[in-house]
Amino acid sequence: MSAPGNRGRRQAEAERNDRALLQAAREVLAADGAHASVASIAARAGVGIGSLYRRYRTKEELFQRLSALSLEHWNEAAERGLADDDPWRGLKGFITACVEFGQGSLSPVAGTIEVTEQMAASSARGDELLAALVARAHEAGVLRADVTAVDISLLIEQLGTSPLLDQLRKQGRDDLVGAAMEARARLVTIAVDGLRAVHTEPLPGGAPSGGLFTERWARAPEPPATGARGSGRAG
Amino acid sequence: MSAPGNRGRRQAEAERNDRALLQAAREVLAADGAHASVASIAARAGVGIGSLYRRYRTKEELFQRLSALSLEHWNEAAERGLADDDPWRGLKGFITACVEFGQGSLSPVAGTIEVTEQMAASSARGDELLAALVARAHEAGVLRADVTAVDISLLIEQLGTSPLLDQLRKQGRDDLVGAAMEARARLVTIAVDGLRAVHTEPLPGGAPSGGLFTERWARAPEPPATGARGSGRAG
DNA sequence: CGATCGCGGAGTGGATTGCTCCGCTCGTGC
DNA sequence: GCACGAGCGGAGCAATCCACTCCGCGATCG
Repeated sequence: MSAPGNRGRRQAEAERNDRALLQAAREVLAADGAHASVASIAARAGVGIGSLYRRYRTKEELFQRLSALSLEHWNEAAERGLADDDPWRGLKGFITACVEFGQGSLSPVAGTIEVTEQMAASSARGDELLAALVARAHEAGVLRADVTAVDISLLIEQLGTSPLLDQLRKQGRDDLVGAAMEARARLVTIAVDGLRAVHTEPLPGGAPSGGLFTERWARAPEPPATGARGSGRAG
Repeated sequence: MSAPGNRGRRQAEAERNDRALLQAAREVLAADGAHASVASIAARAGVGIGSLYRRYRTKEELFQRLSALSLEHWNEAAERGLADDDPWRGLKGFITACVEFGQGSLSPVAGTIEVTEQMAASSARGDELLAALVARAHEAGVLRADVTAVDISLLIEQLGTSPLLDQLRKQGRDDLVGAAMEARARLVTIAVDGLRAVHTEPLPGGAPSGGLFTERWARAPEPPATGARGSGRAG
């Protein structure tokens, strides 16, 4: 900031630290929920608390950044999926990417942080992209007809939240994390197979309305309309 | 204790309180993780903290009781499944029952409480029952061949942990809880459909070994053998 | 109508948390 | 080769939260 000419090794290390911080925050948040402490995040990232607080002025700011990045990742994955010629492969790739990225680990912070305009906009765009992905798959006849976009959102959130993975990481059993991720990949394949159009058994209950999951980011339970709000999607 | 003859209305109310306490503990535990406070549990159950502590001497004792009950429920559900003539319907009923009961909400306490002998025994029996359920379905040719018992355990844990449900309960939106449960029931149907034998796409990676998930209940990361230990199953 | 029992919740010491501040290390410019 | 300062890690602080104890009160039973 002060001296405008220094873009050396210092800065590169700072960026690496930032990435480590964000990844650590994702993992600790998934394991400990919204009560995750900044100390544990910094420790997991291998940086000092001071470094964390130079980059993010408050804990909430860090969580907001994390949420914004997750929403961006969602949108990028959806765009990649739409870019695929095969509607089914595109949808499946989208779901897999979101689950593996850990989309859904941010669910616990929903309702505890202020929603920025950027997040709201990103979220709205994500809804459109997912709707397009689902509509295309429906038209191609590869996705069972009674599955909605909300079902997909929920599926990603459910599979993207892995108690086993979280616990292993929390206990420091990093050697088993890879195996656990492989095991989860199996579940994703199973669940995605269940989405294919070949099934005949109808889904129970009526199709879930998007409205049910619309206000999850709102802070307080009482006010039904809080202005900017996220979608029903995970993290 | 002192007067041995009073088994009147008092006792009935006490039992109701106990049930409310256990259900509340399940919900709060699912929402807040292992850090769930006894105060919030008591509040959710609508009883005073004092009442909680007269029944359970410590927080850990309450969690142990909860774990034991979950394991029992798992076994009962598995036995009901085995009692069903149709191997497929039996397996599906078992999975559905476990998910809806909230099996998996206890995952966060794994590794934080002492494992009692009763829990260890119950857990071992649960493993046997599930293995029988899976073997029977395999023999009948209704379950895809590359699915293992560990896959089923993991599936139940994943689907039994619902961030959306937890958040709604935490925010007090009890009016939406029913809808969220219905939405999750749809996911269960989808995932279970993916388990059927008709699918041809192989599951990625090797079949997960049970050993990977065996030591989840052990308290510390270092000691590899802690004596009594649970299975890889949820809750 | 008095004795008794279970109930709810205020109170308490200790642990934890978000955040600040500061001494130190090490890359950088001369 | 040296002085400088940016960025680092983590000790420290006030506020909060936690598990658990203790006690007054109202309902129930003989």
